[in-house]
Amino acid sequence: MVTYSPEATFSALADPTRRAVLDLLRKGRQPAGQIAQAFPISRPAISKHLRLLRRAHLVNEHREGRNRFYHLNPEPLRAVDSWLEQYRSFWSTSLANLKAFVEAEYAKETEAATTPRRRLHSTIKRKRRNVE
Amino acid sequence: MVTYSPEATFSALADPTRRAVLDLLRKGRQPAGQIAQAFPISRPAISKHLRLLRRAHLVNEHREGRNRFYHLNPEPLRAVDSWLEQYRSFWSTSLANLKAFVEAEYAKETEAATTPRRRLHSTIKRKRRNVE
DNA sequence: AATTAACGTAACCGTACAGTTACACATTAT
DNA sequence: ATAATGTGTAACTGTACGGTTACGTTAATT
Repeated sequence: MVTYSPEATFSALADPTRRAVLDLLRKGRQPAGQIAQAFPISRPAISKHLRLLRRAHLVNEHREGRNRFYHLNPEPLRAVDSWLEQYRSFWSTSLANLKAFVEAEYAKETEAATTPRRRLHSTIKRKRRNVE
Repeated sequence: MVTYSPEATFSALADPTRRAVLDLLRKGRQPAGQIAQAFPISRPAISKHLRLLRRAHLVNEHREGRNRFYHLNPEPLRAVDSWLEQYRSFWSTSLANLKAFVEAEYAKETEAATTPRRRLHSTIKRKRRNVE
């Protein structure tokens, strides 16, 4: 089982052309050339977009003669979907009130904790980038 | 009602630090300084991340004395969720077979259409960037 | 064998971003 | 009034894109 980097997935999805390519591939596989024809930009530009989509595993390539067919791989999107899960409660209206309540409670807490703040900045400032 | 650009949303989400900030804010609002303390990078760096998150409307800022509290705005995420809707059928296992079938059918179709391809490239190459 | 078709890649540009340090500014504490 | 705190912004650097044109490679035609 492969694991998908949200990093690659989200930045691949950030470009409107690439999202449009995915939209196109929803209808089925397409050779690179046909994909390019659907857009007003040059073919090499599309080629580069396809490379990013490949890198993010959002599409797979499969060669057939001199054609390169691209097809959608929905797995990274499924991963996005499950990442989103943590946030669903924030827009399910039934839980909106609970959320507001919790937020208010937490706000009091943090404000109380803010006043006598003591944590040494230097000890916290470690090497770099442990996030993710 | 505001409309959220998927462009801004996805590229904001592409950075792991920013996703971690959102994670933090799920527990409730936080002043910028406290957010910064949770990360090994400099405070101005966080400040810039917050600016991008603001630009994407993923967070709101609200001032209180010299503090700037940030809180989560889930709306753009909801928009992502509904964008994802189009792709859900691709990973709902019950529909996987249907999908495979449709894809295969479509493949035959496009292959048939590929052989006698005639569309003039130049007429298709319009001005620029009408996508999205 | 020589062309043509369908691609990808290289080299080059401009722009945006992730990080840094130095600085500016407003609010609170002395 | 002065100093300290909480934040944002400016300027600068390196890196990754998005686009272009030119070129290379492999497969199908003629």
